Amino acid sequence: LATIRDVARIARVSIATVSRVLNNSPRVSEETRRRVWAAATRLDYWPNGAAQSLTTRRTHVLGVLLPDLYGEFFSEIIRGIDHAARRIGCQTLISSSHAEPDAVLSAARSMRGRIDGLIVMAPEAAASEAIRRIRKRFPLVLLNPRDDVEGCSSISIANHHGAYALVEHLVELGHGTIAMIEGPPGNVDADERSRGFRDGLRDFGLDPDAAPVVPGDFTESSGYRAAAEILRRRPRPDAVFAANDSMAIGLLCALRDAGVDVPGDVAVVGFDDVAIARYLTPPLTTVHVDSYTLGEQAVRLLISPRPSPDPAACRRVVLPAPLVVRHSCGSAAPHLAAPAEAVEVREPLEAG
Amino acid sequence: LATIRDVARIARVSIATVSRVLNNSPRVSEETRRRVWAAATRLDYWPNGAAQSLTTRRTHVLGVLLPDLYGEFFSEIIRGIDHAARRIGCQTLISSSHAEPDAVLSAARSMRGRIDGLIVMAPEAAASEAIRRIRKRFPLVLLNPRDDVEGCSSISIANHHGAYALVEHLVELGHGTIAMIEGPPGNVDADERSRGFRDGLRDFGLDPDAAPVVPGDFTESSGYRAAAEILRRRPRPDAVFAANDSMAIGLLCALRDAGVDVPGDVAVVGFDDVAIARYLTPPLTTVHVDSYTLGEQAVRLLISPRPSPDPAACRRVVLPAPLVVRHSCGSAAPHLAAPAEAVEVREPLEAG
DNA sequence: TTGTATGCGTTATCAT
DNA sequence: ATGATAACGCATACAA
Repeated sequence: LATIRDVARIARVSIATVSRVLNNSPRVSEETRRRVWAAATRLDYWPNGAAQSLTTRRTHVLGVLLPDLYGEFFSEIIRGIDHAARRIGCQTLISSSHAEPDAVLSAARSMRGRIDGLIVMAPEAAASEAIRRIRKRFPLVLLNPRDDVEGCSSISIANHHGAYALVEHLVELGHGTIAMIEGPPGNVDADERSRGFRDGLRDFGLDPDAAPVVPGDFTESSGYRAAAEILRRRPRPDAVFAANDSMAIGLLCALRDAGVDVPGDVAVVGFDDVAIARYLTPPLTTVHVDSYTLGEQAVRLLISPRPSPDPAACRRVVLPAPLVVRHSCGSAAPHLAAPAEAVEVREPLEAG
Repeated sequence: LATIRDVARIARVSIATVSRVLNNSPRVSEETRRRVWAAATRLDYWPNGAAQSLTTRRTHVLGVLLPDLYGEFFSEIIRGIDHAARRIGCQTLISSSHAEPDAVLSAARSMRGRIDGLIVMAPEAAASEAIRRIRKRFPLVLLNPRDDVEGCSSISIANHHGAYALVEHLVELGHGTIAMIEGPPGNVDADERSRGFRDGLRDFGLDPDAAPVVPGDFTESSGYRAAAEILRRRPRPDAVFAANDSMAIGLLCALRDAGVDVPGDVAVVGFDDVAIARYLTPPLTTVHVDSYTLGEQAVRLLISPRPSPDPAACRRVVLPAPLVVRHSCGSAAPHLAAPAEAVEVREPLEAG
């Protein structure tokens, strides 16, 4: 309830002096400094942040716009952002459920005057116009963008590399018929992982067009449902790449229910390395996505000066997505004794 | 870059009229309304939120102060808060890593003028003075508070009930030597769960002081380490209550490494019902904590009018924490065939 | 229906 | 070293 004016009155100085004391200006005598502090303490004075940012044009708040908050991926991003923000004395203003470009835009709009910079994940393809308008207002970093936007820094996951490495791993283990459960079409991560899958098959001597590909939507249940379709295909796939761990989990359940042994009868790999992955039976071979670092580095990009004065200048960072080999391909010693064939490593089939 | 003044100039009206149009005031002619909208659109005008809240004293932002952001518990709380906030047209200002009362206070202080209300989890016992000072500034809801604060609404988890129900369940299954791995002393949840454990033992005819209690800190590794101590105790415990699922997971790993069968040789129960719980081997019997609802209801409390004009008036909500029976006690058909003794139900030992 | 003028709570630019 | 005062960008009571 107390304003700077009240403090000034009690300390019998001007509001300018109060402001100086509170902002540690050196041009204040010890005596008045003491009086002001005493008054501020007595009144339990808390400065009004809105008023401060109106004059200083700084808010010490970083904005975050996400399509969703569900699951480790998003929550770890936020944790990474918040930690990095805290390190530079900032708080984090969040708004989620923004998939469509219009929703992203209006959320960003309502952040005008309340943030010093914005971190946005806008999965839709048509978002680049919205992005451009946002970018005029404040510093902007894109998370996992579909397309690069001129003058806009971005940070993303090496989806293509990860999927490619997964295929390489499976081929090295001797698998020749690798199925894939895809993510929702149009989703950036899903599309990139599919692309990496196809490129991997091609480079390692397999025919991408012949690969059994079944649709999915990143949910556990879609992975469960995909199993029936996969088991129906001939030749029967000897490995399945699920575009994310959730679907891999659903798949594992379905295979167990169907009496199909993993990795004995079929190998399974996922993508994301969620916390559950190592506790599954068998522990899931997957690709690690470090979403904490994704958020942390997004903040770093946001506050780092542009690489050059050129308005189109920006930085684009791609976070590595390393392969995590566990037991669901039989490539390492499984928790329980595995069938001999599963750990057997045949001659790698290298293309060319 | 454009302000309301620019829009007024282009539309050849006063800033008051622009403000009226933008806020849908009815007292504006269609013609000027059209002109103003055209000007605003042409300039791509975005109102400054700080300036708006300075005059209206509303920010459309809800603040959240948490000790940490790690794990499903916190991330689901945030998701619940954000969803509820969005429903009432608010965004969410987050700041974490605030355990000590002083840190909580200074974070709240820097939110002055930027939020319409605050949701705080302040686990420390000495926080009530800080809470009281915060409460003078804005509407406040406490998450899982240690002590009630006069005039301050709160929402918490039924920790005591949950732990009590867990003991009841174990006793009904015939377990007579129930060990506990405690959480970090001083932590509200940990303490309440310990209290429920002891009260349960007492009410069901067991001696709380004779129960093997080993320390832990809610981490997986502390659960792992606790196993050795538990196995050393005589009489050997036939059930273990880990104060949270993370420690239960560590314990399960350690028991597996030691060749101890769960639930054959010893039953294990946890608390929280994290997502992993149902995927463990064996699936973990635990208590469900609905942290999404915790956050969602916190917002509801925040915006709901006080029950009475009395300054001490407030609401206190306790969210139920229902028992989730899986297979780690042998009380339901385990995934793999279980030893007969594990599913055997002896005569319940009722006190009195 | 529209414009003028004041205030919101600060910081910052002048003076003194 | 301190004080008066003008911004900051907007909403609104009041006047016209």
